[in-house]
Amino acid sequence: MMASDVWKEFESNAISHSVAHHLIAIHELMGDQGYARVSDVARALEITRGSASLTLKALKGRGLVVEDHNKFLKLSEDGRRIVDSILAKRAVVRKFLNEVLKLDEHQAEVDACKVEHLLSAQTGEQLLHFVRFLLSDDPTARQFLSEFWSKLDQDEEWQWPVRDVDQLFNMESR
Amino acid sequence: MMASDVWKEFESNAISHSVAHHLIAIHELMGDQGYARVSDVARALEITRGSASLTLKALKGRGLVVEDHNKFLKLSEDGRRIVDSILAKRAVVRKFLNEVLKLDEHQAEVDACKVEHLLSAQTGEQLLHFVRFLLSDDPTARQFLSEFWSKLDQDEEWQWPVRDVDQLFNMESR
DNA sequence: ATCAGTTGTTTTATTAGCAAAACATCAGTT
DNA sequence: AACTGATGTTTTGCTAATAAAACAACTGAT
Repeated sequence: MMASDVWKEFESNAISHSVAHHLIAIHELMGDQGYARVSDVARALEITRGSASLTLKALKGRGLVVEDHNKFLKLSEDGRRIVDSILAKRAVVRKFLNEVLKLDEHQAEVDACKVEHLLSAQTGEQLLHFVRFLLSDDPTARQFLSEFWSKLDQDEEWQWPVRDVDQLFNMESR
Repeated sequence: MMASDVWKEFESNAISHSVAHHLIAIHELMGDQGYARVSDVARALEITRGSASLTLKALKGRGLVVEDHNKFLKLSEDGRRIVDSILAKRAVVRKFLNEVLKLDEHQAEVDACKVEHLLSAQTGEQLLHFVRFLLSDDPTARQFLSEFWSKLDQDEEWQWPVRDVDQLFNMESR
């Protein structure tokens, strides 16, 4: 019934929210200004230099961040791969929430940010396939979307949160 | 560009992963055996009674859990509302991942569990509208899904993670 | 050269969430 | 009555992630 071991996989996640954003900050700083120091990361994340220093020291220890001869930070290959996978998920989720579900950009940004580092690679991949087809020129996809959006304006019987979601699907959930 | 205040909304979340599952455990225990004590919650979550005791004390303080004259726990109205909203999001996300994106049930369960308490109410609501239409009898929806699923078997050019996701959409992201 | 500002580190403290262990309470044997 | 087991709490300690403050080192201007 309730897999009691499932929920604990949350903390077993190798990449915490904080770590994800430290890595992303380095990536974006490299793109924006060509380099990234501890202070730059701290400023970007709006935390103290001391906090950033400690977290980044741990990330150097894990081999995700490497340090220049002059304290300049860089992502390792592993670090880069992690950032790529997280940013890819963020982009897909944001696009889906904003351009398909029609949530405003800020909400899409916030929710994507909360979720990006938690989704599995498979989920990210499948979601990309899905959104890619959904937003393509394919006439079936276009028709489906326009029908969905027009239905959105109607359809206001039930109110959120819903007690039994499966009841709202006309199929038996099984 | 990067809203530097967005990422901090993660921890500002009123309902942590741990709290969410303590509340859900009480809800499910009430349904399964009619009552929920500290020990039952601890057993369900596979943590020690001491840990559960402390967390549940905090939840009583926050008015989400109320205690019987004999140490029996119950969700308050607020607690019940929170559990409803979380379980509704979990159900929708799980259904989407499993029945639309065709991820295996375990992966769908795990990802839904990680994400359920983080999504905004609006996102949950819109996602429910979307999945409801997508899995309905509507011929457009059915055709769209079957086309998507048949495309899934082809389409294996690029490999995950993707550097520039927007490039994979034939529209300029804008 | 000195003084101010920036940078990086370390130390101390806090919070959330856990474990482990000690403790008290209560119920049911025997 | 005493022993056993289940229950609930408290205390102590741990880790991750933060702040705050002290400190050292370097940079640049005057």
